Amino acid sequence: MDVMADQAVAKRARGLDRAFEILDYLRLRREPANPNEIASQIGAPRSSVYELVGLLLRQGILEHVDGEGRVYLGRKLFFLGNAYEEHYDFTRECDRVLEGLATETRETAQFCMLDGNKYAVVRMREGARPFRISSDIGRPVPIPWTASGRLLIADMSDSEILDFVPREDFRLPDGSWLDPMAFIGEARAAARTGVFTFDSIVDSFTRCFAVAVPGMGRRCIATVCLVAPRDDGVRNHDRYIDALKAAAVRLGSIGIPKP
Amino acid sequence: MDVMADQAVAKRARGLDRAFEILDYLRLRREPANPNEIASQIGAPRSSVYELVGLLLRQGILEHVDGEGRVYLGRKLFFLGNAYEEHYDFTRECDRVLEGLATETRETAQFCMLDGNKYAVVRMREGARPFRISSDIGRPVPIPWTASGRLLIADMSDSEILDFVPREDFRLPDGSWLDPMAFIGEARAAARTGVFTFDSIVDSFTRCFAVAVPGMGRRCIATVCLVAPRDDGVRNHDRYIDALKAAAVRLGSIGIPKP
DNA sequence: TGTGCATGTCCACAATAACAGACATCGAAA
DNA sequence: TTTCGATGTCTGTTATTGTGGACATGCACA
Repeated sequence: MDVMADQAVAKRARGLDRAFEILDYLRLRREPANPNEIASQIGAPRSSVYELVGLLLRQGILEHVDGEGRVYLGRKLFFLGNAYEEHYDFTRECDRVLEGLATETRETAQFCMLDGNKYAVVRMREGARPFRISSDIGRPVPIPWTASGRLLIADMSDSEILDFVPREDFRLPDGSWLDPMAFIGEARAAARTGVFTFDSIVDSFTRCFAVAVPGMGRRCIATVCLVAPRDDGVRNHDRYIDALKAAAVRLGSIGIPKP
Repeated sequence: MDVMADQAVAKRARGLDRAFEILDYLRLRREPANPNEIASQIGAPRSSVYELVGLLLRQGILEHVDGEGRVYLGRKLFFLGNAYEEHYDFTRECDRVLEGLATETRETAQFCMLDGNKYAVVRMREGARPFRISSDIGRPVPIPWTASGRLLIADMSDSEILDFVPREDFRLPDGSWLDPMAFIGEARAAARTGVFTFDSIVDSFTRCFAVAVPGMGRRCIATVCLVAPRDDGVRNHDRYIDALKAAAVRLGSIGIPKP
């Protein structure tokens, strides 16, 4: 019985969801933390977090790392991830393809997919340069910030895209606002050719080349990308695109799980 | 109000525990399954499993794999496992060491640890033979069945060991019964030298060599092993042990997470 | 010595999640 | 055709659990 019925009434979170919030927090933090800190960072009740951390420790999903208190992702996650990797063993072929791309172009090659409603690098091979360019594996990045992002949402309708991509992800790292319809326009154009290239909007010195990897009856379930210094990128545009297209063909024929 | 108070009264399982039961079931099965089948195999109520599978799908922890119904481990597990691997990046050095062992001895080299109260191969490098010997990564095996098992429980007291190792794990694959005290005796002897060698009891043609990797103030947090055909094993015993000891020294100096 | 903050434990209670079981399909076998 | 099993959905009920908050430390600093 509440006067403000539509107000969010401090809903109780489900244990499972909280648990995976904890895991994701640790994953993104990439460093151990104690339950107290986890609770305050993810905005969850301390008592809940203490209980859940206890359960996850018992399961081997988390591990004590310190003398005391601090916990981090546990070995069982490693085993589970391993089983995933083995089942969809596209990773082997994928690494071979990236290896070929990286040696051929001397640029950093990446294999990217969606992770929920974000973009993430799944596999990477750094280029053969004195100063190498690289990204974190698995770190979620707003879709509109990336070249691949234009391709990965190719099969959605306009309204699906607008529902799928969080509103705030159209705010670019430099603070400027990317009009969602402009983004969709770029995505539509990219979908036609299966290629998208631009000067990266997450920094000021790289140029990104993304090519769609089709599969499972969809136009783009993943992308292969090159990340190059801008001048090299401009100079070698055609060569890079050709290399990526060949790589995408190779990757398109192996079994990649659908996003 | 129950007449039989000490009887297990069909306890309701916790969602989190059920969820990880599901994940482990899929991991060990190493193949997709539909919720119905999962429920019957792990002995859980169908309605619960359907709900949990739904939640895990939303989290990206499970993925639909089929046209319909069947699910398997999802990409998020891959990312989580990746973060674990990166944090404890002993895997890199570990692989190098195993590579060295495998080329030097031409036998299959393994890096093993405890997974809960079981033994599991964490990394492996197959030997350079026409017929290679290998194991599944991450598959839990009863501790008493393995050479490494003798070493991995080195720091426990007798009663801790008896509590830790499930009673039924002393039943060997050939049906014979390994006396727990005999096992402990072997373990104590092995702990003194840090070495254990025997003709494998899980098959009839291999000989196993295990050497303890100490760390974190404990005598054995992991093992390095060679799995060889019996005749080769006998012939090269000393050479293999020496190689393993050198490998263990290298591994002991890198940061390995405690079990 | 007192004050404040960070850490961890414990408890009681409402909210709700796990469960049993009914129901609805669908395809294959009889 | 009926029957059966396998699959998935939807309830209502009740045992459980997530939560707020009290309590207990211990440490740093004034």
